[in-house]
Amino acid sequence: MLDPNTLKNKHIPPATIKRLSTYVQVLEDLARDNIKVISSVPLAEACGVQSSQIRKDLAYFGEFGIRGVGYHVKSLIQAITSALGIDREWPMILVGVGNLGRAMINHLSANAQGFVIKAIFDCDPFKIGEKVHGFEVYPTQEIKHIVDALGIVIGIITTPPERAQRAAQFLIDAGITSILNFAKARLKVPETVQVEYVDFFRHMYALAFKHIQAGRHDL
Amino acid sequence: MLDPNTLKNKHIPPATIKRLSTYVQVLEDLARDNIKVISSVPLAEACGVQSSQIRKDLAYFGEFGIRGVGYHVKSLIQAITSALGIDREWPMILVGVGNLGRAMINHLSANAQGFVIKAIFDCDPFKIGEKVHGFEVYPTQEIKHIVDALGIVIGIITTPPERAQRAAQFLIDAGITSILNFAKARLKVPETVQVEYVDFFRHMYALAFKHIQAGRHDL
DNA sequence: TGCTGTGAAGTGCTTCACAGCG
DNA sequence: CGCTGTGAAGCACTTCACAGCA
Repeated sequence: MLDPNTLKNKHIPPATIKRLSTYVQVLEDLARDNIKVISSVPLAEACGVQSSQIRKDLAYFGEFGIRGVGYHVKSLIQAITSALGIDREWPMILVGVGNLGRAMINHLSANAQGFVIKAIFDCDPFKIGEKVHGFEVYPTQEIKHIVDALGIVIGIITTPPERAQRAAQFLIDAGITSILNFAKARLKVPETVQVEYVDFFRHMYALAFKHIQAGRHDL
Repeated sequence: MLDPNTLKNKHIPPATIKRLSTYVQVLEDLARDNIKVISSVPLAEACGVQSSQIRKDLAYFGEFGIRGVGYHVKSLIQAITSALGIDREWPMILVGVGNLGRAMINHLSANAQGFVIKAIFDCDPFKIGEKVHGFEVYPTQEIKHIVDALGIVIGIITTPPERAQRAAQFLIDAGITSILNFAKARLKVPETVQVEYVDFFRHMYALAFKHIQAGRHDL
């Protein structure tokens, strides 16, 4: 069903990948409510997109639907997670055990879905050796050692902005090619390295701006 | 300089709004390094976009550059923050004082930039009255009261997924029209209400998928 | 001369509309 | 008959290329 060539030959829009995460979320809700089958129209409504969008997004990966019926919820979840590669384990490390770092350690430990933190690091000598949520804090110099030993693939940066670039360099030097950056800083990385930026303020700016636009009748 | 009609008549792409947040971040770095003026090419490189993209984005709001020279860093920051409406204060409330909620209360208190949490809420009677980072936890029934009294504009949801919709309803009933949702759930809201979704897993999925794609040579 | 601001061209994503299958 | 899967059309954002100003 999941023809390797389907995936291999097509260019899949990044926008599609982002939406798949939403689809999985909504589908898992449906599965929990014991709904077996759903068609693209109600699924689209629950996800806040057009039904044709869902059909096209899924078509990039294969044919998962039954004409005249819809999609089987559980097997669609399976198909998407397998296509995204999130049905396996992705070991991660985290650099920067401050406020934000602790928050993410807590949150990710409680919500791991294959994305599991394996070790945490900081450059502050006073923090080294401290236990945080069951993890011992290692010095950043140890990153390469641990990455090699545990086959780490993803690095998370939760340092203050001014130390983010240095943290990134440690990760890159250790061979990490996927970085999730929570620090409020842009990173300079080689183009072989993928960076995803998480920026809460970006969302707040968007809300603020729309709020102003919506209220612009009074100008 | 900031002609109201410029803003009023043009449709500004959401993609532009997202990037402006990056521009401000990078410009503030430059200001800290005491750089007075920058042209679109090096600014673009630091932001990870094309220079023409920056010039076009800024043009939606006015003419801020000096031909043959570039942009004055500090006045450009001022221009962007004023255009976005983030040079004023945006009082917020937060609903859901669990792991994630505590994390955000800590983080946002440390990094407020006009976006200030004014009160926090939970529906768990055991948490009511507890002090978290200086805030007393109020019952969710009190939301309307506080929103009216303090002129709250933005509501943050950090509840578990199954309680997110209920939290949203409390916010909407209190008159809130801008919601920042950290819960792993889609919200059903009237179209007058703006929701921004923050989903860490979406970014991890993107990293995982790109990682697989990059390594697909061996198939 | 150098860099901005901007129409025009190009690109990629979204939506439409319907053929085709269960 | 209903809903999927998909080429074609439409739309929105990005990039180009250069006129115009400091």
